[in-house]
Amino acid sequence: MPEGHTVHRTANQFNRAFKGCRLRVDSPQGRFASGAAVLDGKKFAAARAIGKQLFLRFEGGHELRIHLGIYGKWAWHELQADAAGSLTLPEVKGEVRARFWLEPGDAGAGDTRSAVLAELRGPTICEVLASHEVAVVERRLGPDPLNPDPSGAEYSRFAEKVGKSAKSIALLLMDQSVISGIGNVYRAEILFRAGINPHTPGKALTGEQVRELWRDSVELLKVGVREGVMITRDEHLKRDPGKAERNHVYKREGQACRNCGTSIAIELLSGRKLYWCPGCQR
DNA sequence: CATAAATGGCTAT
DNA sequence: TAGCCCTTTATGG
Repeated sequence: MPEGHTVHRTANQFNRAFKGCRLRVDSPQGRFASGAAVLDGKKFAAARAIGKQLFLRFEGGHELRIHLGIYGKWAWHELQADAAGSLTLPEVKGEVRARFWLEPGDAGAGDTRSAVLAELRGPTICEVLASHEVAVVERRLGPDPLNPDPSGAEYSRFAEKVGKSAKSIALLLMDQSVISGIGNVYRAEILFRAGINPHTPGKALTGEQVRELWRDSVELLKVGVREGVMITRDEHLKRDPGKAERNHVYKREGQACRNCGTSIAIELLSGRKLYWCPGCQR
């Protein structure tokens, strides 16, 4: 489920499975055939995530940019080599835009990493860029709470943009140039946890509130990376309680708030569903 | 079966 | 603000 935590998990998986190896790349669906031809057989240098975007760097300055959009998904398969050392790839099911895997032996002698294949379906973006093109994309992305921020500079960038804006904080949290990696679920849940009315203009928030929104984004996204699902209730942060119990307000419209009993509200904001509790978020 | 909805984001009006 | 793209999954008849 693609908010920022998913993409960071994928970056970690790519680094664990493939970093420094010569990758095989193809496009069963055909829609990434030209990109696959460029990357196939090249050495994979490293993966990194910025918000919802994944960047896979290859030798020769090629960088693959992937954005899952709403529907995009990764699937990972274990691969078995036969006695002769050759691989049988799994049968392609559905629309597979791209696949990535290692040839046996390419991970290097003594390497114990299991052979895996990564399958990509339904991304909004899957394109090979040169590094100057990557820089253009990077420039318009806001700070990502999951990336290290030892100096606090990333937080300051966030606070400054929010503090100057007359737009509602609900819109600002979904704006990837303000903060990278928050989507519709985390937006609703983070605002609930902070007890902030989603319609409050950014500039009307106190410094304390802005700091809390950032701090909580860092905390919740980290839980998401660790658990692989978006859990936002304190009593369940350590273990996934199952879909129906994960969140405070997301997809709970008309139900009683777990905290105050008020009926959870839903409204359309810029074409996306906004969930919140009018009792707790005043 | 068919249809709607989904954790996004771009572009045109 | 509306339309469009991408694909799978859940729901309803």
